Amino acid sequence: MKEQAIDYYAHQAKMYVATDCIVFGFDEGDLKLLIFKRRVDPNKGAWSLIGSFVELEEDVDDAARRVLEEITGLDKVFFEQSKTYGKAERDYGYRCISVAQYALVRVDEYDKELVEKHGAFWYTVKDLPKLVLDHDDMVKDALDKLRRKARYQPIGFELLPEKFTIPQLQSLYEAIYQRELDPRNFRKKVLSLNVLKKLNEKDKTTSKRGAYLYTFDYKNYQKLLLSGFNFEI
Amino acid sequence: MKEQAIDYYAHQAKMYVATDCIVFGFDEGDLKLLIFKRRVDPNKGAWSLIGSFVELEEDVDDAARRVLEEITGLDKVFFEQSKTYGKAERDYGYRCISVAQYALVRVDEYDKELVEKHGAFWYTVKDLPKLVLDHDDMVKDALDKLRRKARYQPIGFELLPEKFTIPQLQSLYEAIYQRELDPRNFRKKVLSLNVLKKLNEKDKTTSKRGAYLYTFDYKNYQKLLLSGFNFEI
DNA sequence: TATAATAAATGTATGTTTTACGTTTATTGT
DNA sequence: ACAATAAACGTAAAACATACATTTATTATA
Repeated sequence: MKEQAIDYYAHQAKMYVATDCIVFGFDEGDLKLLIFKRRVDPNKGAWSLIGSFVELEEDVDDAARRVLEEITGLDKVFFEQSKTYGKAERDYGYRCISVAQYALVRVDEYDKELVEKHGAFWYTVKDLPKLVLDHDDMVKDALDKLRRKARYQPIGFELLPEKFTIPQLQSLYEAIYQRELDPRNFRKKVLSLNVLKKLNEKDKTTSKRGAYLYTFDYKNYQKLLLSGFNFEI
Repeated sequence: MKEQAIDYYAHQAKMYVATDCIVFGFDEGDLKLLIFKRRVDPNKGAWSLIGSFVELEEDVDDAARRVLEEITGLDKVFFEQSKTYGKAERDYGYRCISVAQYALVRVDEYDKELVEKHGAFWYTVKDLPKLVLDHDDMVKDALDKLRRKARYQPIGFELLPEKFTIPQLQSLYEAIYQRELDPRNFRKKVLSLNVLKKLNEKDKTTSKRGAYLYTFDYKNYQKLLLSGFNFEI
């Protein structure tokens, strides 16, 4: 019986399996993406997402975490699968499929030296250079997913520091959706969800009056989920 | 330079790549799933999704279409990637990742003989048997995707015959969401989208009065998309 | 020390969508 | 002719979204 099983697998094709990370960050009012200049052939010198081959004994998801940590020093990052790119001809000359995963990173936390050392840069999503292979598609698809997801799941908070103001949160959503939101309505909506904890601290970097800082209230969010209501901005 | 490229790939691991299809159908008021009893080892005799290894020169998406056609005789089926399952230990003894894709099939169109010949059956989603490997997760995840997607994209129509009544459409949505909908509000909502063409024909199988048949109006749907409005039930 | 400037915070009126439920209509089998 | 039944239509109240005006806290500077 074991013989038969081995037989069944034996004459099947094997392929390279890679994972590529679409790493989003939010800085200075803009949605950013972490990309780097390839240092090995093929396509040496071209702009690329960060990625890696998946090792034989490694979960695909872990491979993505490994690469991201190598380059930013961050572990415990929000990760989600975007899509798998499996066209036979996508990687010239080699059969390689890639599982794209997007990550949301707090720009105040990553290791700047490490990022620089690896030749990586934060680029504004609006004016990215051309990327290698099908990486442009990967970015486009991941952005779509991010936008869709951000509407009904509180993932935006993964991109902000622990403490943030409501105008900052608004600015993030404006960057994600690429359109202006009404500050009065935005505040009303977001506060009505009851998932923000108001702190007794103000951020005064953008105004004399200062804006109150908030944190995301994970406990209340769990309650919200259980009660059947859903987060929607 | 080519040398260097070859080198780069040469010492990377290769894996088996499979695709599994979560095939949804709608029949007798229930959401159904096409599963079959495995005829080869490993796991001979266990219930499984239909699937296949991806061939060396074949797009991953095409592999899914190939399997589905082999088993149902159907081509031109709605397909969408669900998720890739890439745990190192998911397939005992062999490193094999699987790209799960869900398909929506019109139950009145598939080739019954062919399905039977392959040992496949339509099971109500509500009481599926235990499936091999991580196929239970695949079904659960695909159902989530289907539910989410059906809310803002008119994919439900892929599961109904060309001509359908509004009560039938409602019954489909009730099966997808596993909850009852108000027939008056459902009708109002779905008609307000302007994507249904009313025919001069009735279906009299469920009532003496008969219900008008409709078709999906792809042209108006395109207009709806362009105008920025969106389909939401 | 009074005042100007500025972003933050609060408020309100109107229009739109959703929800919950009652009534009428077309058809057929008795 | 009439009872039975699903289909189709209608309406009132509540919830939510949108558009826009005003007040407030703070600091720099006149």
